[in-house]
Amino acid sequence: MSPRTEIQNNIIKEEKRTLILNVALELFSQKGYSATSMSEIAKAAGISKGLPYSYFESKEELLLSLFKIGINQAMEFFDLDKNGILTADEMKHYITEVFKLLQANRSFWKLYFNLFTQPNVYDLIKTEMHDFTNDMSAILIEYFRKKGSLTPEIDTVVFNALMDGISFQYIIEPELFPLDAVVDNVIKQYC
Amino acid sequence: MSPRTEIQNNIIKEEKRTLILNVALELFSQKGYSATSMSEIAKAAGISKGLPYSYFESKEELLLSLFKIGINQAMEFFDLDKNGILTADEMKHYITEVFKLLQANRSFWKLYFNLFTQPNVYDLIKTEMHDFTNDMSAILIEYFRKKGSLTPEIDTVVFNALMDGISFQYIIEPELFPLDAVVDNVIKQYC
Amino acid sequence: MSPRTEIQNNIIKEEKRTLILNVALELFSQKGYSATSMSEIAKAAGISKGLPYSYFESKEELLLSLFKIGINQAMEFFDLDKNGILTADEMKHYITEVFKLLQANRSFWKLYFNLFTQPNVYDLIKTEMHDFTNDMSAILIEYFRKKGSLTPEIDTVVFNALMDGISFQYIIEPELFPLDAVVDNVIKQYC
Amino acid sequence: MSPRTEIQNNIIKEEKRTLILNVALELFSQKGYSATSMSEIAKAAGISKGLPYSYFESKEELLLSLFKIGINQAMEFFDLDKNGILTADEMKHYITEVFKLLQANRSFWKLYFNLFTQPNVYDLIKTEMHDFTNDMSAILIEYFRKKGSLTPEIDTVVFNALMDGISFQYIIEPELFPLDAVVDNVIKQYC
DNA sequence: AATGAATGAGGGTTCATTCAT
DNA sequence: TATGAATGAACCCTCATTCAT
Repeated sequence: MSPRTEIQNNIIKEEKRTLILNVALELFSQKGYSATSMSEIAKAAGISKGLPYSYFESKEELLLSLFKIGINQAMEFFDLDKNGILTADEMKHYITEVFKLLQANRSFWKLYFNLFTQPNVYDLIKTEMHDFTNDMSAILIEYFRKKGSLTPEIDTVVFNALMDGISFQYIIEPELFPLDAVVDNVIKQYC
Repeated sequence: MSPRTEIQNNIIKEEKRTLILNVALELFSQKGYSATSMSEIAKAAGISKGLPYSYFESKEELLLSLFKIGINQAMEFFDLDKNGILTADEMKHYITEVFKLLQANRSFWKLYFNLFTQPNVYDLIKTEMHDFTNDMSAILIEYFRKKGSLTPEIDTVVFNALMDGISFQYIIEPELFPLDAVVDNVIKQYC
Repeated sequence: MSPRTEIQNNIIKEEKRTLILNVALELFSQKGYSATSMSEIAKAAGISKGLPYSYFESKEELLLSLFKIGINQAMEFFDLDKNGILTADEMKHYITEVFKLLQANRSFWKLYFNLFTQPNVYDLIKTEMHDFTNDMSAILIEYFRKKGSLTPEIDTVVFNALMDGISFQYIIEPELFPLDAVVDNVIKQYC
Repeated sequence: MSPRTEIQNNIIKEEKRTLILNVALELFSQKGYSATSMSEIAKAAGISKGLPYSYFESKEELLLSLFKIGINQAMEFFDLDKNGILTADEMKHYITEVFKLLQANRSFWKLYFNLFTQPNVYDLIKTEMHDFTNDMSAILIEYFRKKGSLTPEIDTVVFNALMDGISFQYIIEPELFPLDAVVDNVIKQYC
């Protein structure tokens, strides 16, 4: 008779939100962001066409939420103690964990690479992304400088490119890519 | 009616086809495949909305044609049927040329990275791609072995990932990426 | 359980109903009927989205309720069951009061003009409206006849049209319309 | 075999444009702008849902086109020789013709009054409308000043209100409204 | 009586594609 | 071959309305 309590509603909302995010991630990564319609997501989630809009303002916002979640997961492992300084151990930890994540969350990283190559979509995440990379780069530059590099900025760019390249190739063909051995190699080279 | 006319017609047809392909490549890479309409392509090419359908069955076929052409061009460029052995100088030359090509043909490579992240498209060239990369990898493995590497296969994978990663990041934001410095760094590291 | 509770309940119900009507009138007149959503009304009234449907069957019924209430109020205000004769002073008083009402109740009159232009809505109160205007016209005709007009019916129609036109223009852009000066002018002309 | 000539296309386009305008005017005036969907218009016109968008950029633009056409029709009769000065004869002509137009083009004027009372829709035509009324008012003010009025601005406002009021009442119930007699009365009063 | 999560029809708009010319 | 008017499915999104609680 009485309405649901706020707690009940919050549980329902959280579950639905998660459901929508999961389904959207799966479809976006399988078919690409543009080629996936909101209706498809709703259908695959077993909910009505309109419901996703109770949880996300727009398709764009849904994408951005997904993106932030994924990126934050990866960033958690970077500079573990968040003191702005990277030790060799923290670096090793980061590299190890990022690639664990890559394996555990292939869908997201597939989407990640897909987004970057769609100009109109990339614009949506550009700002978000720059914030992340700027913070990260500053710390990495310092890391390479301390290790005695004369060109820490370039080393940072190269390191990032390598991480991206490995991720990319793994994502394209996970079965054929010798990820573990490659990761070991990277750790040896950089830590 | 006369044979010459037919030949001329074929030339004209070939020119139109090329025109459409070029314009499409430019727009697809600039705005993304989904965000580019067939009408836009026609308009930019100065032809009618219906004409592209005389040359390509659908938008998707146009895209695939572009992809195949681009991949073939790239493979021809890296013609490996020489002597199968890479010297340090040849390696340097290779790295230099890859990135020259990247800069000269940004449009294609942008599209290329986009298509790689779309499973259904990648499947279409998977086999050819494997043949190509296998040939290339064989030569690189030999190169690293000669340089004294104990894990030449892994070094090859890492090298390829790095090349891909650099290309990827450059393509995403060409203005911000210090390509020349990075290339120098790679050459120093690998040659 | 006790009778008092029921009475109190009725009072509460009546208050809620009135609240919804007031909020709806305000929003409908501010933003237009179509552009106002039921959710907005509920939110502005501080109640849940579903509650208005306990009081009104549909958005349209809510609109019609508003319209009928407003028209009845206006008709009561212009209660003509007095002596049926208008003096110049009474005329002046009437004109003054009409425009006072217009200013005091802009929301309603805006909506009123809107509804008049929607055939299906106007049909709902056509009959009552005719009764009302006929009564009023009779008195005005007598007024103009006494003032010596040879076409008192036409004068009445023109007078009514003028009153309507002024109201209309004032409602459309209240800030720009010089209502007071116009009213003075009308009084001078007609009293 | 060969494509239609430009002339043929222009004829087709002009006919379709007119068709869409006519159907839209009819439906907008019958049901109101907001309550009429583009699909309805297309269906009533016997064309596909998408075609109106080849002729008008949006529903708004369609409305504006309609509005401009209607207003321009009326303005043609105002200040016949377009010299910025109104004679008594021109005034008479204007009044007569405007009301002829009102009768001939009831749909438009119904829409006209409907638009004014929908805030979000009125915004679309506000600018357009101000341009018209400003020009007209300037000329009318001069007209009343010449006739010896001490308050030509107010007279102009009152005149406009009267014209609007008459139009409004006629539009609401054309059968009952004694338009001809009223027009005579107005002419006598103002010319 | 009251809540708000959920539905799904329908809105404006776009665009790949067709086809009469 | 070439044109562009026309189609209609599909897209993103809104919102009146329902109903379990």
